[in-house]
Amino acid sequence: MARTTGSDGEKTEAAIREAAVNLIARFGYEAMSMRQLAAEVGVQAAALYRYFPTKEELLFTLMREHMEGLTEAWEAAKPADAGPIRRLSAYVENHITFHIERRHATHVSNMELRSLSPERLTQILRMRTAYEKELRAILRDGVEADVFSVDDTGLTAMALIQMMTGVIVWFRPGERLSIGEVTATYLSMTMRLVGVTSAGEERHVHEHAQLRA
Amino acid sequence: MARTTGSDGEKTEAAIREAAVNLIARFGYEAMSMRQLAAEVGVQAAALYRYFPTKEELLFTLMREHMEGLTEAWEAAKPADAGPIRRLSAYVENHITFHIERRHATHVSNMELRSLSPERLTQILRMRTAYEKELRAILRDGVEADVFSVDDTGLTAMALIQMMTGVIVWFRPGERLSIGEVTATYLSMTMRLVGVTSAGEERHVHEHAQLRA
DNA sequence: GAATTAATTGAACGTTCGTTTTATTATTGC
DNA sequence: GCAATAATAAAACGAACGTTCAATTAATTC
Repeated sequence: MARTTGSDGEKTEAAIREAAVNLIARFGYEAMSMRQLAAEVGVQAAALYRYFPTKEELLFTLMREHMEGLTEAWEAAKPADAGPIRRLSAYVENHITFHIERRHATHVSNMELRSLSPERLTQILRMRTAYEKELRAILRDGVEADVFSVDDTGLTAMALIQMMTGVIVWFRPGERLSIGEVTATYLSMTMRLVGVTSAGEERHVHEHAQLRA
Repeated sequence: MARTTGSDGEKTEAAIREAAVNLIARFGYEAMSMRQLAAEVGVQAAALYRYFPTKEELLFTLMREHMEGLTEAWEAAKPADAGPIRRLSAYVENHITFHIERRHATHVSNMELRSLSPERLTQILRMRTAYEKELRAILRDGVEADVFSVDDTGLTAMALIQMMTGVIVWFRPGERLSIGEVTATYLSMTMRLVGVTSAGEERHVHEHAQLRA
């Protein structure tokens, strides 16, 4: 029939976003049909179009907000005046924590880029590049301050990001390792990778990671 | 019409495989239509079904052969009697070289797993696990022989593989870096990551990498 | 050179897709 | 409590999808 009792635009929109993230992460954007999404929300397919004009716009919204969330999380976690080691620690910790906590959204943002129109793809990639640039800056500062030993900062940044983001492929909450343990291990791998060998600094890093765990 | 002059089953099948890898890598499995694939090959859609019974079987064939190729390449490159450092070097070098040279096929094998039926997915994952197991064994041997310093071999293996495979995301042939340069940089990052700090061993590793570049 | 086999076309099948339109009902503001 | 608006249902649209089938022609075999 028509409007149902208790229906609320805000709640419906939130339910659509959540269901869409889960369905796209599980089956893929192309494989998820609007009817399937609507059924998951408990609504007819036509109702979705009150909130998102097209399927692609829905995907884009999910991705954009995920990237905005990542950037905001980093801005909040970023140490104001700190050396390269502490800044790198904060970057690794924020990245891993954020990505584990939003595994499904990360999956969507990483896997479904090719379903975006060129303009929207550019927009998302711009946000991603800006975020990655922060890591390159940290690495560059560390190399200049002689606390990191890195051949190629650009290449190292990509390697680190792929290594860290890869966590979502195998990590399952509640299994062998906690988020804190994973973060601590990745922190020590990262520090070794960038050539931080000073025992004092390393001990500091480990303690820092364990405190947060 | 019907059979065309010069038509040849073997050539057509090879053309289908190649076109399919490229199209799936670019647009995704779900987004590629059989008609689009047929057009790329220069044939009608119905002709594809002479070679592959279903679209999914085509995808599965591409993935299985990619994994078989990776395993075979490693079996050929694997040093018979060598220490953990040389075996790890060989693994990294083989992995990166293979994945760069078959970027599109790797993309397909990594991104389209969810389009496989459960049984076929299991089959591909089994092959992948066996391949990754080799790396874990090398790491374990290195830890036991006290040449590697690694907290968690399983976690380190995953981190290394994701780091290395990530190369295909940003690497474009003919740009700033050659395959040899990339491999050499990743080799030194890998060695630092697993805690190989001995100057002698590292020099050996670098020279080895540069020779192959 | 006739018979057989291999390779392909063209048309069609039923299904599902994203999306639009129209009608209908619940809620809100005055 | 009545008008305005917000939220949804139901049905339908044309297009595209994977796949099948019968017909047709090229190549091969004997």
